[in-house]
Amino acid sequence: MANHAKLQIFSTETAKPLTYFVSRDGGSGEVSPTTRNADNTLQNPLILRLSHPVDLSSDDRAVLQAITSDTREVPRRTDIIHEGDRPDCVRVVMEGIACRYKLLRDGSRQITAFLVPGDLCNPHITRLQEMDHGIASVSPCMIVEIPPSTITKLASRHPRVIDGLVWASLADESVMREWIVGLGRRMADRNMAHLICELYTRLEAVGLVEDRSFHMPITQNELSDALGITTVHTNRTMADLRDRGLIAFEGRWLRVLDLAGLRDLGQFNPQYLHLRRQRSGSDLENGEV
Amino acid sequence: MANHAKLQIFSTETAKPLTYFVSRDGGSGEVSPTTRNADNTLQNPLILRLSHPVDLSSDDRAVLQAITSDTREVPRRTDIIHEGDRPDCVRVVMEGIACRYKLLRDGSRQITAFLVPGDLCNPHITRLQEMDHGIASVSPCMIVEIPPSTITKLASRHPRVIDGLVWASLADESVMREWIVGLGRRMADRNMAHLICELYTRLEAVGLVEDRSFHMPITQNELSDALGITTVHTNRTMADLRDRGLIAFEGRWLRVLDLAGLRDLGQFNPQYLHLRRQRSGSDLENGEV
DNA sequence: CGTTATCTTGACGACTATCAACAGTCGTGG
DNA sequence: CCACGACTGTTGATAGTCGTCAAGATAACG
Repeated sequence: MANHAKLQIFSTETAKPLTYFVSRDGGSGEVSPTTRNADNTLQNPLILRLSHPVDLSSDDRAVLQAITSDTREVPRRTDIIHEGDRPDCVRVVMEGIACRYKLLRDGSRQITAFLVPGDLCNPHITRLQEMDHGIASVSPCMIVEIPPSTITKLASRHPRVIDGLVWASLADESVMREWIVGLGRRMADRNMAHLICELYTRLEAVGLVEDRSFHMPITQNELSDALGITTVHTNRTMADLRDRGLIAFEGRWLRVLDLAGLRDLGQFNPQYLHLRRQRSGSDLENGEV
Repeated sequence: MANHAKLQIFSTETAKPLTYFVSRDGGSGEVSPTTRNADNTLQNPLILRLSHPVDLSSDDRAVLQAITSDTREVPRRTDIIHEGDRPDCVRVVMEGIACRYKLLRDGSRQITAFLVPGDLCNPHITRLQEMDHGIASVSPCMIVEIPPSTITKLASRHPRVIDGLVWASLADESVMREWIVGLGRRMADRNMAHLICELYTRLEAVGLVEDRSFHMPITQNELSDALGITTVHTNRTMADLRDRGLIAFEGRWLRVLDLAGLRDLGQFNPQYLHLRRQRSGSDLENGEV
């Protein structure tokens, strides 16, 4: 916990060729991490994400599709937003996995959140303030940058989209609280089970779980920095989950063999993710949220 | 970390007479925890809090003073908002200390945040959704309840107040991230030092630190549930901080004897609290944020 | 003045860290 | 095509932080 000597600083220097979309890991090898519609067009993860909390009109969807069409590649392990930056655009992860992180003076790192497709890096559109943490890609990512002016237009013409964004922001906060609970009160195996359940559920919500397995580019080293343990302990804990028959790895794909068992171990209740819209009786009567 | 058998469930049954304002702890005994102006009128912590990020006009202040005048007493250790509630008002802590918490199935509890005067319990005014965690008083508290209609009016007539509330919400998020870092990567003594620095700085921002000491109603049991350790370890760690000459207790007041040393141990950098408005060169030129 | 909550201390054990070494995979370059 | 180096995953031995259990001391409260 104290001195993590070898630190892997994220650097834009370490750019590597983008091989992420080339299936190279046996198993579900042919499947691209990005979900496709029946007609083989790409599913838009932001639309999928926002469709859970709010009812998007076809117009809302069209606008979101247009806004997110201009994606930019970010190589693996590259800062998307540096700590101290004051970003002038709202950034959305469209493909790949990223993370929020903070570095400590002793060189250790703590990841405070994982970002999956459909997640916003800096959702606080009203105040583009200085970042108190960094955001970096874990796998190669596709991201879009939305200028504040576009958000302003959305606010007047597509209020439900804004509603969805606010809702997503609340969900992110809830996830942070759950991480606090996990780091404070769950043993390593339980917390790892919980984190896997979280990723599973969030990825499923944007159509990235197929046949109970999902692409898992997060290394044990990165997992350690998220779970607050060492890589050695991460390795042993993960071997434990495998030995118990809860999960299995097929190349870089993680398959959940026993979802009920994994949820039970992690005491995972998906409610905190706020994926579904809450409706009280009166809401249903009014028809409008 | 595993089985915390004895759990102290917050219950409204345990209501006790409000003796908080009766000074009963030697030392700075005569001082009420609430700061007073020179003319002995009460300082409004919400106004103090919001004054840091934004420039409030005297009109803004007057409105805030009016809105927060109707306070309600909450006894010690009483739920202010239950998990699962869908509160119909925004609640603000005006006096005392409260906490956000989650209970685990095994009976253990994790506190995810402390609320000090000027903090909002449920700042997400646009969406009054179901609470995914509980909020309870730690000490007796005075709180106000602001109906959504009032917030709506504020939005049109006092935009800077809303700006301040949003800013405060961002600061709360940042605090959560720092707790994740602390629970994941800081040893107990460092994390305790960090938490004390956090409370010190936040209380100072609303005028509740006098002569390097502040009212500390949080018990070691509650501290344990915040730091993710046992009460036994909390006790020993706290004794350690005392023995090192960093802090001292005078009744229920915590005096910081060596602020520099405490900050160094906890590697505390107050920047993440976003107490001060950030100004770039252009901001200063424009004069308007 | 007794009862309860809170704080304190000691002994022991469990979980996790640290240190070290090695195996497997992958991309690169000869 | 193979060798090399870098990264990632794996395993063993040992040490340290922290948890558990138990008991007592102190202080608050009716």
